[in-house]
Amino acid sequence: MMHRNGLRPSAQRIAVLSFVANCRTHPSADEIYSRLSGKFPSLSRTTVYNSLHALTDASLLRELEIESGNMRYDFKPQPAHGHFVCRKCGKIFDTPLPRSLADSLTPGFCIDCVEIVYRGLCDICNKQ
Amino acid sequence: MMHRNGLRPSAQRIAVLSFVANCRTHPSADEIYSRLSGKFPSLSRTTVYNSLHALTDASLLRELEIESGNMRYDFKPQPAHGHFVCRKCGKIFDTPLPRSLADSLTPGFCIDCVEIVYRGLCDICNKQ
DNA sequence: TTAAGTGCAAACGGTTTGCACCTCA
DNA sequence: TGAGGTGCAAACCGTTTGCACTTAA
Repeated sequence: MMHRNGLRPSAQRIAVLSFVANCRTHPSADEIYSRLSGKFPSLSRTTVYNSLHALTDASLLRELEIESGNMRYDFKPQPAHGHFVCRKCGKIFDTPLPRSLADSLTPGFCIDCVEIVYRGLCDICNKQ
Repeated sequence: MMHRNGLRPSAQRIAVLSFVANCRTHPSADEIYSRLSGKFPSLSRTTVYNSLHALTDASLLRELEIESGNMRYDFKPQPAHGHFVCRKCGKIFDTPLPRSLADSLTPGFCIDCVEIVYRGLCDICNKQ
């Protein structure tokens, strides 16, 4: 998968990619670093950032600018989706995208991607 | 306007609010600071941040988490709208919101607000 | 054997905090 | 006159950079 994108699949990169792909919390660089430094005691934050950048450039990850000053990462090959951020528990949920998002855009503009973020209370926090 | 929200309308706060309200570029704290320090030579970044927080708490401004590590500000009393970020010139354009954005959300969730960001090329950059 | 990847340490930059001074109601 | 506002300086923290070491094709 990485070879196809011109990336050398080092153990660290594989770990970063599979962690983001398998964890549904849209982790930050620091969360990834904390969780992986058990497996790689010598792991450095620099390597996590290097890997995240390389994987993002290779279109295997997507950067989510959901929280200012704390980038979060998403597994890109998944179908396009929006995000719901719970203001109480802070969890980030995937949501389906509403249809015809581009309908209301000015003609002449070229859309690369659409980011949609809902903020509010998740079902559990809403009940409490 | 500020009195109604329990804010003392100091000259600096008035300047920050009216600058954000009148300039259509969704400025960052630093842009606001640079543009206003002509009028207020003694203005400090701290005061700009203080004002932005107070005005945000008073629901007169809204924080836009569009660019990681560089918060941008929007005049809140305007009707809800999305944002289009041009990847070439970096300008941020207001866009109308598509209808029925909440349709596809899981039942039980409570939506405070929806943020929608388009990224791509604006009409001018698209022509070049 | 050499281009690419790793990781330490230091720098960077937007933001926050501590604190002393100022200023209106 | 006292609660609230201003602004300097330093701290904070996520991220980037410089550089020497390591590793795999």
